[in-house]
Formats: sequence, C-alpha cells, structure tokens
Amino acid sequence: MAPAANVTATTRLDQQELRAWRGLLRTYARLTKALDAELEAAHGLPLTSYEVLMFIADAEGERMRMHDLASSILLSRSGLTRLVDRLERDGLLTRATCPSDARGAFACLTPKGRGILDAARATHLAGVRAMFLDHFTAQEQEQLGGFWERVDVPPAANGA
Amino acid sequence: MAPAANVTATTRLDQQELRAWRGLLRTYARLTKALDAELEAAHGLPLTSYEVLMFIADAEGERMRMHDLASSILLSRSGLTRLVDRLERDGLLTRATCPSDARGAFACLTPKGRGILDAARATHLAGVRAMFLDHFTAQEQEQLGGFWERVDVPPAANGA
DNA sequence: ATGTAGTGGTTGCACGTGCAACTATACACC
DNA sequence: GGTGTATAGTTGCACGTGCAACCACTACAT
Repeated sequence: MAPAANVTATTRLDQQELRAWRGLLRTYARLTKALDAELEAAHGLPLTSYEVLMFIADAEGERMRMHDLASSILLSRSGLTRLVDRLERDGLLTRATCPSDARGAFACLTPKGRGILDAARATHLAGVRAMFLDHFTAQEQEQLGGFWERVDVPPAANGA
Repeated sequence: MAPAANVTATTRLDQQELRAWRGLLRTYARLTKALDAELEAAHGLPLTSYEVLMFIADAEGERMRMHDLASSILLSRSGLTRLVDRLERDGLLTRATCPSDARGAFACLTPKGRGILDAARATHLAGVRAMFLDHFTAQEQEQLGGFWERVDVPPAANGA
C-alpha cells in the first residue's frame, strides 16, 4: 500500500501544475459564460439550446434521437427532455416518433429552428475564434486536440 | 460591410479547430463531474464546497472575505452566501464580522473544516493528477499554463 | 453634521439540472 | 405465446445558482 517515498504525489500542486489545472477551470468558466451571454443577447438562445440545434442540424435528415442528443451535449436524459420541451414550445424543433423503434423519439429541426441556428452559428463561431482559437497557431490547435484526446480516454487500458 | 472574401472566418470550424475547442468542453465536463463525484463519495463534500475550504485554508489566518471568496471560485455573491450557509450549518466554517469594515464578513475555517479539507485535499489532488496532470510532461504542463494565460487576458489591449 | 453615492452582503424568486421512479416498448429465452 | 430483462423517454421532486431588489455601512462632499 504505502508508496515508495513518493512524497510529491500526495502534496500540493506545484506552480506549473496549478497553472495548467486552474487555468483550465478558469478558462472554461469564463469562455462559456461569455459565449452564452453573447448568444443570448444576439439571438435569445442559451448556449445549451444552441448546441442541441447544432447537433441536429449536422445530423442526417436534420433529426436526432433523444438519447444520442443527450450524450452529444453531455446532458442527462431528463435535462434534455426539458430542454427539447422548451425548444419545441418555441417552435425551433418538433418531436417525431421513430418508425423502427416505437419507444424512441426524434427531435427534428423546423425551418424556423434552422434559420435561428444559421444566424446563431455565425455569432458563436466568431466568438469561439475571437475568445479562444485565435490565440493559437494551427499547430498549437493540433497539439491541444491531441492533449484532449489523451485525457479523454475512459479509465481503461492504462497498463501496457 | 461585406468582408473581403475571407470565407473561412465565418464558416464551420475545421477539423483541428473542432478538436481543440470541443475537446476543452468535453474535458472540463467529464473531469469536473468525475472529481465532484469522487469527492462527494469519499468525504460527502461537493467540489464547490471543497474549493471554498481550500481557498480559505490557504489564506492568511485561515479566513477570507466573502467578496474575495466569490471571485476566487467564480461564483456569484448570492451563490456564495448560500454555499457558506451550508458550510456553516455543517460546522466546517463560521462567519465573523470584520473589525475594520462592519459591512464585511469573514468566512473562517473551523477545526472540523480543516480536518475534512485535509482529507479531501489528498483525494482531490490525487484525482486531478490521475485524470489530468499525469497525462502531460512537466514541459507540456508549463505550455498549457501559458496557453491559459494567453486566453485569460480580459478583452482589452487587443491592438498593438 | 448631513446628504449622497458606492460597496459588502443577504433575501425573494425563477430557472435549469440531476436523480429516482415510472410507463411503454423491444428483445431474449423458455 | 408468455415471461423476464433491458432500453427510450418522461415526470416528481429537490437542489444549486443567478439576477434584481434590498439593507447596512462606509466614504466623500458640502
């Protein structure tokens, strides 16, 4: 059990660890808040709603299953249900039953939803670039992508 | 109005931009959720509560003003009020009025709070290392820190 | 001293989210 | 065909958070 005198592993983060870690937290918090506010101000669309519309728009036939949608935007199923409720109420998408699986439901983009999304997408992408991507060279972006991939591996296959 | 044929700037993110950006979102979401669950399971302490205790513990006299605390953990003042309410109710910290400014309140760590924090800190730091920091070399951590610094500049001084 | 503006902190309220329980359908096995 | 288990999605409920309004106090002007 007792690790072989590896003291550092159980101690405070050193300066560089701290910068790498808290920087991530800080950056995420600031960016998402700013982008959300921007989107809300320009199109009355919260960031999560935007994400739903975007994933649907980029899917085959401009429609997606609830389950896939939930995992795409990292939201619980119940959370997605309410979110889709709101978007349906606002006429940005509709629900449709799945012919091959009567349990399932599709969320389908409406023309109105598409219109709003197209406008919002321009705003959002400009924001993402201005606040984040433009701070990096193409090579650095590539590198960042690699970093995330390393971290994102599920906690399996850690050994050899 | 019409921008000078700079098409890319208003178009979808390309592959590498996408990986750099969505990777950040994904990594943050997964990490904080996992770390929060871990902390809650091991010590019954949500991540935000942990952050409060940690900042206080590292401050002079193990106490901090509400305002500073709020901005440290990136929470609204009202949010912090309720959070401190909970921590006070659980006996992990107490409020004390500020002698030099009767408006202000200090949040002060209790011995119990210190005990829980010490235990939680070990868990949390191990988690942060295992899930994040250990995926990077010291040099890469340094580089990440630099990346965050670039992004974190407030939206001023953009020109020369 | 008195008034006025500004700051620190708390409260009322509404919103978005997750968990657990529930319904309805699909699929496997006998 | 009938039973049991898993999956898709929705609903009840409670929780954490932000915004705006509010109170208490400070700082500064007159």
